[in-house]
This record gives sequence, C-alpha cells and structure tokens, in this order.
Amino acid sequence: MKSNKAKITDVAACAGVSIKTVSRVMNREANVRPATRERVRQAATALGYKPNPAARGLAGRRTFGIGLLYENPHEYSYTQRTLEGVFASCEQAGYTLLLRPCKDGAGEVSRAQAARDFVDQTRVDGVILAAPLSDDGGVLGALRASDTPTARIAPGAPDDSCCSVRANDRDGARALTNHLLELGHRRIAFVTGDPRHDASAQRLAGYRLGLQARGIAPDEALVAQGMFDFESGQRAGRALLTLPQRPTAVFASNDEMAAGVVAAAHDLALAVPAAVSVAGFDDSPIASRTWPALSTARQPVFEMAAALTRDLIGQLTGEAQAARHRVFDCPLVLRASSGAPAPPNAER
Amino acid sequence: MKSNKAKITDVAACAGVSIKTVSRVMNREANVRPATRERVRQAATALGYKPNPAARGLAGRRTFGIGLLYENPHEYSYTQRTLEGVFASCEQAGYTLLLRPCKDGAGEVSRAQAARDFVDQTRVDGVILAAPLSDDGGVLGALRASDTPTARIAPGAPDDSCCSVRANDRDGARALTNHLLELGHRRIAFVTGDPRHDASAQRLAGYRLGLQARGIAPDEALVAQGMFDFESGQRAGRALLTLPQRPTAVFASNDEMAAGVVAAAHDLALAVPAAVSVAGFDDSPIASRTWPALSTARQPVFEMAAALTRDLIGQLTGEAQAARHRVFDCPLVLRASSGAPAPPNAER
DNA sequence: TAAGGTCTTGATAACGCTGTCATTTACAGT
DNA sequence: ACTGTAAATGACAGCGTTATCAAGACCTTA
Repeated sequence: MKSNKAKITDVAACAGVSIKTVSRVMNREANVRPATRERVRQAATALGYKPNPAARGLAGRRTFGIGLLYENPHEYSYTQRTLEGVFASCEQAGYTLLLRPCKDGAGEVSRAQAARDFVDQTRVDGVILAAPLSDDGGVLGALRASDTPTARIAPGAPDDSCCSVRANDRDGARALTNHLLELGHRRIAFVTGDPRHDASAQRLAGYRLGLQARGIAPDEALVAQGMFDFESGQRAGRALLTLPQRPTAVFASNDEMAAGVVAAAHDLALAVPAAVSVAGFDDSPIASRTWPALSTARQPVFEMAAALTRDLIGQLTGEAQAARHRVFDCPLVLRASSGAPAPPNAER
Repeated sequence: MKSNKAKITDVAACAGVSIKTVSRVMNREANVRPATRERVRQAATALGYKPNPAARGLAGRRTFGIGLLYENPHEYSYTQRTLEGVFASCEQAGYTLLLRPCKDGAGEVSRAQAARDFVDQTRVDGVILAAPLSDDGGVLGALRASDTPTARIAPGAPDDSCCSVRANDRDGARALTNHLLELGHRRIAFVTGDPRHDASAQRLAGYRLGLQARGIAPDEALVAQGMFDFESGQRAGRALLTLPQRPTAVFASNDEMAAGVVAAAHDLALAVPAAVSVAGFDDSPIASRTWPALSTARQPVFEMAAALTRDLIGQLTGEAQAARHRVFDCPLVLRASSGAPAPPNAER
C-alpha cells in the first residue's frame, strides 16, 4: 500500500524542467516564470511529491525544526498552552516542533548539558525557552555556544540577542489588587511565586504598587513565600489565615496556589468569599474548577507563544532585523472567589 | 564561538580507521574489535563528534524520530504526562520526540490529512496515537498507507498490527464502586465519559459489574452522560443531585468531571462527603486540588506511555517480533471525597 | 542592428552519512 | 606450517536535496 515516494527528479521529468527549477518552486524562490511555476506545481501535486526533509537538511544546512525546551512544570496547562501556541506558528510556517523536557530540579550543569545534547541531536534551526529556563545561564550559554538562534518566554532580563515575550505581570497584579481594594479590602495578603521566575517579583511589585497608591502601608507579615504549586499555596494560605489579625483577602500569584489557599480556607471552615476573598493569576483551567471559581488575571499564553514563535521564525528566515520584545496585557477575569469583606462587627 | 562541527571523516582520520568503522562504532554494530572500538570512541569524544541526523536519515532511511499525535485534550495533565513517558523512553533509546496536536473537533478527514502531512513532513520512524486518535479510522488508515509503524494508547480494539497499552478501566471502576458499596452506599450514580473513548464504556461496565455483584438492580436514571470535561461533569452532577431520590454517591468516570460534580454539590449546598460522596478516575492533578480531595483510581499514565514507546522502538529496531498489548492496573487512591452515607433519618 | 542588461534555467558538485560487497586479518583444526 | 572459516575492516556508490556558477533567453536602449 505504500505509495512509492516521488522525488525531485520525478517531478522535474514530469514538468520538463531541471531539478533546480523544481527546488526553486518548492522553496518559493523568486525569478521563476509564472507559467513554469504553475507547471511544476501541478506535476508536484499530481505525483504527491513532498520534499525529503533529511535531504533538505543535509544539502541546505537547515532542518525546519524548532525546539521547545521546558522544565517539568508545576502547572501542566501552562506548558500545554505554550506548546499549542508554538505549534500553531510552526505549522503555519512549515516548521516542525521538537520537544525537550528538562527534569525539574536538575542542576544548571545538567540542564546546560541537556540543551547541548538536544541541539546536537536534532540540529533544530531555533530554540524556544520556557520560563524559568529562559533565565538559566547554563542553558543560554550552551545555546549561544552552538550558535542556535533562541527566543525566550518571560525572561528576567530581555537581551537584544534573543526575541522575547512576556506578560505585563506587574500591571495585572496591580489591577487585581485594585479590584480587591475597591471591594473594600484593606488587609490583603500575598503569596509569592518561585523566585527563579522573574514574574514572581513583578507580581509582588504590582501588589505593592497597588497598596501604595491607596496609601496602605505594606505589612510584611501578610506576604508569604510560595513556589507556584498547590501545596505551597495551601501551606501559605493556612499560615496567613491563622494569623492573629486575619487578612480579609489573599492574592496568590498564580491560580495553582490560589486553589491551595481556597482549600486551606475550606479546611479552616472559612467561607470564600464571605469570610475571605481569594484571587489568583494566569486564568489557567484550575481557576474555573475550584469552588468557588477564582477571580484572576488572564495571561494570554497561547497568543504569547504563537507571537514569539513567529518572531523567531522571522529571524531565521532573515525577515526580521532586530530582536523583538513583546509584552501582553493580562485582563482581569472576575469570578466568585472575590467579594466584599464582611463588616468588621460581623467577623468572629 | 561556534565549534566547527567535526564530521565522520575527521574522527576516522584521528582514529586511523575508515569512516565505515566509525559508523559501526557509532551505531553499536557488532564485529568491531574492542581495541578499535575504544580508539574510535576516544577520537569521537576528543573531537566532540555528533553524527549529523540529516545525513544519517538520508543515507539510512531512518530519522530516529518518534511522533506523538494527540487531539486537544479535555485534560491537559493527561497529555502532558503521556508526553513525558514517551519522552523518557525516546531519550533512553536515542530517539527524538516530535509533536503533532490535532485540533479537537476537526473532522475525521482533516485528522487523517493531518496525520498524512505529519509523516510526510517529518518522516518519523514511528508514531504514537493518544486516545481517542487511537480509534480514529482515518488516522489509522493514513498511517497504514504511509507504512509507518504505529502504537496506540487505549485503543478500543487492539489489533496485532500495532502495539498498544491500556489501563484496566473496568476493574478499576469496579473496585471504586466496591469501595462506595462498602462504605454503605446503595444509590450510586455514574457519569459516563466521551463515547469516542473506549475507556468510557469500560468504566461504565465496571460500575455495573460492581453493583451487580452485590445484587443491586441497575437504575438507568442514575447514569448521566458526560464528555470527560469539567462542565459536563458539573451539568451531570446538578442533574443527578436534584433527582427526587437523590443518590448518596456519584462516581464520575474521570477526575475532571468529578471536580464538576463537587462544584455542583457545593452549588446545591450539599456537603461532600457528608451529604454526598464523590469519586473520580485517573488520579490527575485536579484530584488532589479540589476540596475535598477526590477518591479516585490511579491511572499510571507515565509508565504506560513509557512502556508503549519502548515496545514501539523495539519493533522499529527489529528486536520485538509481535505486537505487544499491555494492560496496567489502576490502584485506588482514597481521599476525603468519599465517606459513609448519612443514616436515612438524618437525610433532609 | 548591436550592445548591455536582467530575468530564467540547467549542469554538476557538494552535504555527511549508511549499505553493499570485496578484501584483509585472526584463529581454529589438522 | 597450511587450509578453511569466521571476524574485522575498507572502498565506494548512493541517499534526495540545495548551492554555485555558467549559459541561454529576452528586453532595452542607442
């Protein structure tokens, strides 16, 4: 049943041209007479011709492959949505997506080694680094040494050698803080994220700016450390909600941790949002699956990944000149987990 | 900074052998004297030689690439864990992982086309099909037509042309039903999954078998249709929990839907598990993130994917003879969402 | 009409590896 | 030592593209 694969010589013979002309048509090169182009196209279609990527790679020193490197995620959906955005742009440009997960927790050396092995083994034309790999010195160095064009998702320090994309974490966090303030909250706690992600610092800064703009003195007792995962959110939530002076709202810097805070509240028999409001960040799937569903700021992950990939491919094909740095806004998504605080006398 | 890539001729010269011998060593072929092998190895290491995959593919008609095809998932973590299992085995065998998401909801024709394009474009040595693609006639046909070895995850009808792997859904569901029965439940509702997945039917069968073994007459009013996603679980949960004769337990055939049932219970002010017990299936991340956390049956997705990939690669390298079909058990994971039913007089 | 461009096209040499098959070497057995 | 067989090695021809560069076709313009 196997269709005997047509090759370029077959198409050339069928169209009555040289293989070079077929090559030109397949690669959309200029300077082919429209009539010739059409003839070749028809021959290719008729024979079901698809260029052999290995031969292309060997002769042309490019693989039309894009690699996505990521660390094992705390939050599956983020990686998955990133991957879908990257894929969408790859598909459109005729590139293939190759994957390389890097085990979470491995040292910087082994991550660098993984990156090196990956490019050696695949010879991808470009690599996309998901956070927190986008700030990993070892990985960045390995990629630079192998001369592989790179693009970074949410890097701490954008750099003109790489395209990058990030969400406007600070403004999003500030807007969410404002939302809670407007509901009437004054004691708003915050759960920070993994310090290796630059977004963590940005979101904390947004929270602080929000409070500051209302003239509320920052209370360090209300800031708890988390790691972007559910467990750490639950721990932080328990700690914050058993404070002598309990906060009336908890803003966790991602949804995963916010879900943990919700669980902690339930454990303590505190109704959400009646006794305590909770907010997250990202608008990941879990945000709409907790009960009550989470108020959050939507991070447009798919769009970010797709745009970044387009930029990277543009750079590979020489269309783009300089590295581009995009910033995406995070619109608020208000759900049931946030509400007005109980009046002081109603607090138990 | 770019290291001028060493090639096979360099290694051959450095080791004082022919390129063919280097090739043999790199490919672990037999019939090379240990001393020679060692000499070549050292030369390769010294020069930092990595075979060029494009040249290898062109000359050897194999790419050392494995493709993973999946439909956009209802549940991100399932895909992600599958992917990690597949990757683990690929890495161990020196294969590269290529990805191809197929948009959910696209027709069978377009899915078949996607599969065809994927193998044409990548020339992967083998393909792994995640459910429900593993039962997609169009995709299967396209793969067969292109003569690409295939392995299937959770196929409805295992077939000796493909390796496959699946969970023992029926026994897992039966065990979970038993667990609820042993707690004292008699009115146990069930939420079915996407009918395109064979697992849906299996889990339903397990539920029925469990009831039957206790001599409980099946009540079709207690079986609601779901689609494996949260929303459909929530809808089904609401319908079941507002039945005149409310069930005391709801068994949803995956965790995502079980989370929906929990939300529905909260919406109706029914305490879980005091007023209604809930159970899911899969032990996906969401199972431990709902409140209360879900009792469920663990599907060992990573291990399943890793084993299947090993089998596929074994087949590619000619080590395996016949297609292998593996079945994995699903041990119960009991959490807080299931408990004894309230005594009849305590029911409101 | 001829000169000087510019667009089109093709012949042929890589690209770096594996497959085939011939050749050399090693090691029994006598 | 001598032959026969098996193990080890090498020469060389592809694999199916793209790149290079030269040549032919076709316009302009003087």
